[in-house]
Amino acid sequence: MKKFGSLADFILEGNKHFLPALSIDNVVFGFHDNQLKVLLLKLKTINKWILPGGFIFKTEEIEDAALRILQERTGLKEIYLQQFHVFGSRKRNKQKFFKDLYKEMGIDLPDDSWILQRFLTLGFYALVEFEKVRPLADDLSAQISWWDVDKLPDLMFDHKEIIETALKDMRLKINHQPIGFNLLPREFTLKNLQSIYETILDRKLDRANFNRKILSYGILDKKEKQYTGGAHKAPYLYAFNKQAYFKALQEGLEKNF
Amino acid sequence: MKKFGSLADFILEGNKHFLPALSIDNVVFGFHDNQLKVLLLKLKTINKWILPGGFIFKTEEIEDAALRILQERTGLKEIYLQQFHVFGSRKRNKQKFFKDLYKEMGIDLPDDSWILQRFLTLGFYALVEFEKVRPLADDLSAQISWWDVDKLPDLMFDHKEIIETALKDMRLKINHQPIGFNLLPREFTLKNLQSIYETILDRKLDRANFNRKILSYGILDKKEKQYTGGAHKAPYLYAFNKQAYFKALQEGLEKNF
DNA sequence: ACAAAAGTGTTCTCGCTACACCCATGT
DNA sequence: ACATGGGTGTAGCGAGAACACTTTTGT
Repeated sequence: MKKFGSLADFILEGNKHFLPALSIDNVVFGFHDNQLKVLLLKLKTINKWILPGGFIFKTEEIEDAALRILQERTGLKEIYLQQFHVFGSRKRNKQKFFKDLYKEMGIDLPDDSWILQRFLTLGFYALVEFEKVRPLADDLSAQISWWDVDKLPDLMFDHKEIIETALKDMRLKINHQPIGFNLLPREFTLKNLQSIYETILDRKLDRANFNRKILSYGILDKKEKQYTGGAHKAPYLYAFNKQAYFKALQEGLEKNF
Repeated sequence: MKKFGSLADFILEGNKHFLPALSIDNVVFGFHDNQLKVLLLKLKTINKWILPGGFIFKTEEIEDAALRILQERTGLKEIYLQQFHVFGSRKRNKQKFFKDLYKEMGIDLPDDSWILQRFLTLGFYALVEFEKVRPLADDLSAQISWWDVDKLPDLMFDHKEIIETALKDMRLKINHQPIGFNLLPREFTLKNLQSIYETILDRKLDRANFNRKILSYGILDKKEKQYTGGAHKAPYLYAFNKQAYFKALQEGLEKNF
């Protein structure tokens, strides 16, 4: 929110620059220690966590807004993004929350503030390379960190539902999206990739069958270099063959997991 | 938009009652003559067609808004609805269009009218039983009618893209949604059902294999009664077995077309 | 030597495909 | 009778599941 010099400015002037009644919430997925993780912010005043979110400038494309917000929290420029759902229950009442929140920060919100009206939020999810992310908290947050998707902390509003819906959506599109490609570093083991699929699909896969199937797509290049540091036999490293991968995705990776 | 006595009222007062900058557009799918159809409105003043759409009351759930709009155009109360995408390009500029449109109807829109600002639109699609629909045009439209999805007329704004995106989304979810159930009358032939799948998937299916597979789900009851009027051999009629169908859907109709 | 994880092989089953054949009915 | 479309049978293939066996490496 570069346009605003201070938080107070943002509160007073925001309605002039943003689309009204609309926010964006990003579910940022990363992958580390063979675990799928989500990036969350901890509020300064309340012991709850929220998704990195923000608003859309009146002159801005909505995807660009989501990217801008993500860039501010992760430092990344190129991010794979996917719009997946609009959350709009009028029960997601943030009024009291925002009044208290800003009060504690020394700002007295007028009752007719644009920020107190009913908001719909557009849910996006992003797939990012864990190691490249430089998490940075925002003005309202004391902390930003990664959480295992299956061990989430206490979340504000409907943000837990948003994460779960994002996961469901990914499950549906797993054979049509470059999921591993965006979550993994350039070189990785088949075990890494298998863990991602297992998390998203929420079931165990047979190692032998997984390897055969994923290799049969012809989208991975085997590197002779080997990963060291593992306690036992060193696995081969693989890298996505970009060309073959995107070609295959267009046709849909028809075989299903 | 019952709350408004006249179109002028709606223009002047709408911003007090509706969520700002947001509209809803519905892609209503029906099935007739073994063809998938979409319900479209023809504008009074321009020779183009649009999707039935509307706005969301500030106190209304967004799904309820979509249902209300649909009810007004189709007369149906129970409708299967699915939110599928938000369309928000700032290029979808309706300013000139609306000014001209309302001018021709004798209303002079002020430049700062709420209806001239940038709108995002929430795309929903609905699956309805063709025969039960009683299409009813709205104040801005001269005509409402069904169009084959593969022979669409000239559409306003990005409405063609919206329809195509809806179809793609249905294709993705075809094995997880009660598609046939909502589009077909209580009793129908396997050929009818096959036509729906062929349209959505955009490819021909083998009759024998389709029949076997769809029957293997155990979600159809065979009726001994037979359809007459066909030129040749009379096919059996089938009906969905509600219980079995919804149970199977929850588990995902795992086998894929 | 042993444990643990990686890599590979094998067998069985089941579903999909393609196509063939028979059945029913209106002209 | 024949054309047309509906219903059903079948052979072959390929993919997936389950599980066994071998290989590598650190302790």
